[in-house]
Amino acid sequence: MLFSTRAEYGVRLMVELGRQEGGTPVALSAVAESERLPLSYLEHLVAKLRRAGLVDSQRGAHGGYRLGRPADEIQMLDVVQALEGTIAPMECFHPDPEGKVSCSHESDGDHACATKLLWTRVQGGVTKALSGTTLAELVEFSDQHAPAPGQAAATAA
Amino acid sequence: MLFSTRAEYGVRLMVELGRQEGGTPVALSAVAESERLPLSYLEHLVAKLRRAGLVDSQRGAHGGYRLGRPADEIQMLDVVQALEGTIAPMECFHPDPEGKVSCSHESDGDHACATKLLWTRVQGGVTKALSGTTLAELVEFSDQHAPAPGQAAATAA
DNA sequence: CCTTATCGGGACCATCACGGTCTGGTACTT
DNA sequence: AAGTACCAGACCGTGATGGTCCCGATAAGG
Repeated sequence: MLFSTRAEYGVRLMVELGRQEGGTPVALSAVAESERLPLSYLEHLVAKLRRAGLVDSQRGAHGGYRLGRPADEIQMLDVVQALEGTIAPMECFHPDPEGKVSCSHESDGDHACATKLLWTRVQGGVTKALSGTTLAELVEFSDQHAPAPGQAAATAA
Repeated sequence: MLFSTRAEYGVRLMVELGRQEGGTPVALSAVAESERLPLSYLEHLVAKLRRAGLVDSQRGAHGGYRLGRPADEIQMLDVVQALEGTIAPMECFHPDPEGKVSCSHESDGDHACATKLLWTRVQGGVTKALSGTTLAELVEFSDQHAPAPGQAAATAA
């Protein structure tokens, strides 16, 4: 598996915040309930998002979370990286400071791993998909496919 | 991490076989030694490759493994899938028989997860990268960057 | 035939990340 | 001051991963 539930839950959280863009801050407990996710786990995830500047928090009564910037300026690559750390298709695969990837096996002295070529391409594909998708797109997608949870449909028609 | 060492080792094994294409069968122990991989672990991996028809085996003395078909007809998607199973970026994400992906959360009744759109794109990127790379490419890449392990270079001019 | 080299496959196991909980703060609003 | 909500960390059960070990089947060679 490429991503764990961290990314899944975290993205769901971001989408939820995106749907309330411009309104009052959204409490975590509200998100936990509507998405049926464990609250205490969400707290960990939202902390990562906050440290990455992707959400702003408002403490105190009637506090909650808000997007750190407009949804259409948030690439999903940022979100996923904040949640999961560096994206790498393989253990022995970490970008050095300059951005080039290096594989731990290469220092073996003999030849560069042939696999490097493959994993580089895979990583490129993933990164491209993630950076090419904005939170705004997901919010829109979500709104289209959400016929109002419990009550009658209000937005549609 | 998207892939485990299964894929890494397995691909290395395939590349090694690809470099000996046309010759006598290669014993696993030879591969294990030249790639410095645990033999008993390789045995498990090669079994998966054999069941997928990607390698042929020859038992008995002077036996070993050979590619099941020409290297340029082997997509790395086949190799990786044989080793790792179905490729999915996320736990709750499995293609149904028709090829469409479905998410376990969708049966919740309310709305389709917005994340589905994202993971679908990611998976597309990965699949495209893997199926667009052939074993022959990796073998060539490997030969270029391999200045003959211990002895002097023989293949290069 | 018997030995040896090699594949074939199952049982077994240690480690570690993952997913999740719990507890106790700390800051802010009313 | 009291309540609400964020924040940080310790803690833990489960399961996949990565790997070993052993024994059986098979084929070549002497």
